[in-house]
Amino acid sequence: MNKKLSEHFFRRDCLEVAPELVGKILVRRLTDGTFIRERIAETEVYRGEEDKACHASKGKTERTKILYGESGMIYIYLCYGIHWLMNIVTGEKNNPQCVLIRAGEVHNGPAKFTKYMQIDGNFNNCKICGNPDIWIEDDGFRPEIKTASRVGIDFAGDYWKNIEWRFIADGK
DNA sequence: TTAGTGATATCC
DNA sequence: GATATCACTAAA
Repeated sequence: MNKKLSEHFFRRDCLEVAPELVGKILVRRLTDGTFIRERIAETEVYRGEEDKACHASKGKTERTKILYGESGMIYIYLCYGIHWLMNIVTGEKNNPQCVLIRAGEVHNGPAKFTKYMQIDGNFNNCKICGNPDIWIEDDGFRPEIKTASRVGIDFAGDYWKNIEWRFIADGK
């Protein structure tokens, strides 16, 4: 029996949550009652104000205050005007960190994934646990995880650019 | 390689 | 109010 991830799962350091999230199944229930399921293939960590690539590094703002809030919250960010990126807030309150869902097993690319899942700004600031329309399941599958440096954050400087906070399912 | 896109942050 | 920035994709 597949188990829905509880808030407890997310109330940990994002560096623990991110690799465990890889291989889990994101389930989305549409308004017409159909379900979309896709296994998460890639996650990325954004951790703390000292992480230059993390939105919280610029301080607490109207947009980033979600990161400072409850774990298990969904943080949707509109990137470049057209792409919705999905993050899940982890850790305790006032500890701004989150896990970015970068790719699914089928739909690679963070914005392709959210588009397929029909996730948009309406899901911002929603809980991922106890939510009837979106949740994450564990079916017991444990893929090989490999790490890599994060992408698309040249602006953050060499140190943060090269740190291996990206977790990918090692598809054989 | 570059254009497109629009919310947010930052600068007047 | 105006401009600069950005965790991307698609088209070429």
